[in-house]
Amino acid sequence: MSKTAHKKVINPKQTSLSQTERTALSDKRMLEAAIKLIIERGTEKTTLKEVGEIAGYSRGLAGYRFGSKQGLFSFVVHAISEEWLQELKKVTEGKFGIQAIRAATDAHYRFCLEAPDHVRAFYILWFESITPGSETKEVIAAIHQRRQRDVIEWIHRGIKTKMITIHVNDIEAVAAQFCSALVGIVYQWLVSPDSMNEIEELHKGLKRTMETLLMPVPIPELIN
Amino acid sequence: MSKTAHKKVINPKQTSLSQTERTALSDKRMLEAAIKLIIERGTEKTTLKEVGEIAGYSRGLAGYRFGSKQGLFSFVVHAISEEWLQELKKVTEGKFGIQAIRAATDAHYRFCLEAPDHVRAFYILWFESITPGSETKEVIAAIHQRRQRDVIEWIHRGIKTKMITIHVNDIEAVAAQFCSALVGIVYQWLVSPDSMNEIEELHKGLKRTMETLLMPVPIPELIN
DNA sequence: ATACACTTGCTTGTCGCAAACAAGTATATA
DNA sequence: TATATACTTGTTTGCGACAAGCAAGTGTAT
Repeated sequence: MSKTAHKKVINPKQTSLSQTERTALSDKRMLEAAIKLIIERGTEKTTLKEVGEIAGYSRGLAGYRFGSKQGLFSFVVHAISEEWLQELKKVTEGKFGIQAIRAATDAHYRFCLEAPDHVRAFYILWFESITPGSETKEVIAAIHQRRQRDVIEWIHRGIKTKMITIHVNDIEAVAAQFCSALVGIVYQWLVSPDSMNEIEELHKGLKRTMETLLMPVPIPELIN
Repeated sequence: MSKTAHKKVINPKQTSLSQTERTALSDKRMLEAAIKLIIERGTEKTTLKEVGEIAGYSRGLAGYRFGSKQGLFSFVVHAISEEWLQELKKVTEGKFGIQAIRAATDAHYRFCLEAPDHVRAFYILWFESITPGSETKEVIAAIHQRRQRDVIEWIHRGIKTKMITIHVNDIEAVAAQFCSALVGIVYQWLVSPDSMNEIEELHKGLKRTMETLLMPVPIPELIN
C-alpha cells in the first residue's frame, strides 16, 4: 500500500515539495518553535539548536537559515508584525479621528486575547530591542514610527472634519502619548499575565483618555 | 613624604582597608563598570570577565561576588533604584495630589538629564526583566508596584482636600496609566536617545494629561 | 602587644555549552 | 546528468558557572 516505487512518502518533510515550499514550511515550523521557546524561557535561554530540533530538523538549520540568533529574532518580529498590520488595516479601513483610534485600541486588546503567544513573543523582542546595537532595533523603530504616523494622520483627518478639537501643535505629542501608552499597557500585561481584566481596563482607560485629550470641549464649532 | 612605616600606601586597592570597605569599593567599581558596559553594548555582550577587569580586578570577581550574570544585574537595578527612591522621597516630601505627581514627573525628567547613564542602564534592565524566569523580575515588579501605590496615595490625599475631583473608582486606573506612561516615555528615550526635547515634551504632556484626568474642572489657584 | 586560628576577598583552573562558520550530503530543478 | 539549493555535521571560539587555592583582614588567648 504505502511502499511504492517513490522514494519517500512518509512525512511532510519528506514528501516531494518544491524548494520554495520546503523553505516556507521550515520557516513556519521554526517560527512557531521560536515563539514557543521565547515565551517559555526568554530569548537568553532560547537556543538555535533547540529551535531547529523542535521544528523537526537538525540542530544547525536555524543558524544556517537566519544567519544568527539576532537574525532569527528579526524574522520573528517581522512575521508577527505582518500579522498585526494586516489586522490593523482591516479594522481601521475607512475610519479616522477618534473612531480609528478606538478601533485600533480595541483590535490591540483583541489581538492580546486571541493570539497571546504571538503578542507576548513580539513584545518581549520589542522591549529587548532597545539594547544597544540590536539588529531588530531598526525593524522595531520602523514599526513604532509607522504607528505614530498613522495616529497623526487619523487625528489630522479628524480635525478636518471638526470631529477633533485640539490645537494642531499638540498633535504629535498626543500621538506619541498614545503609542507610549500602548507600549506601557503591554508592559503591564507581560509583568502580570494573569490579570486580563486589568489589561482590558487599561485599554478602555486609554480610549477615554484619548477622547478627553482630543475633544476637550465636546462642541465641535468652537475651534478652527 | 609618602614612604612611611605603614605597610602599603601605593594604590587604593592595596591601601589597608577593612574587609567591608574593600567590598564596598569593589562593589562600587564593578557597578560603574557594569553600567558602562550595559549602555555601551547591552546586557548580552556584557561579560562578567570584563566587568571585573574594567573595575580593576580579576576576570573572576564579578562572578564570584554576584553569583551569576543575573545576580550582577539584580545588584545594578537595586543600586540605581535606591538612588532614584531617595531623590523621589526628597522632592515629594510633604506633597500630595497633583503637586506630588508634578514633582515626581519633573524629578523623573531631571534624573534622565543628570544621570543619563544610570537611568539608561536601569531601564534597559527594566525592559529586559519581562523575560520569562528573570531573577530581576521580582525586584522590578516590586519597584513598579511601589510606584503605583505612591501615586494612589497621592491621589487619595488629593481627593480628601478636594484638590482632585474624580471618582474614587477610577483612581487605580489613573495611577496605572500614569506609571505605564512613564515607562512608555523612557522607552521612547531609549529608542531615540538624542532628542531630549521630545522627552521633555512627553513629560510635560504627561503632567497636562494627569491634570486633565484628575481635575476635569480646573481650579486655577492650585496650579503652579 | 603578639601569635595563632579563622574568616573573607579575590584569583586561577576547568568544564559544559551555545553561537558561528565551514565543509559535507541529500534533494529539487534545468 | 549537471548544478543549484535545502539541510546536516564537524570544528572553533568564547562565555558562564563552579571548585580549588592564595592572600589579606579579624578575633581571641596568652
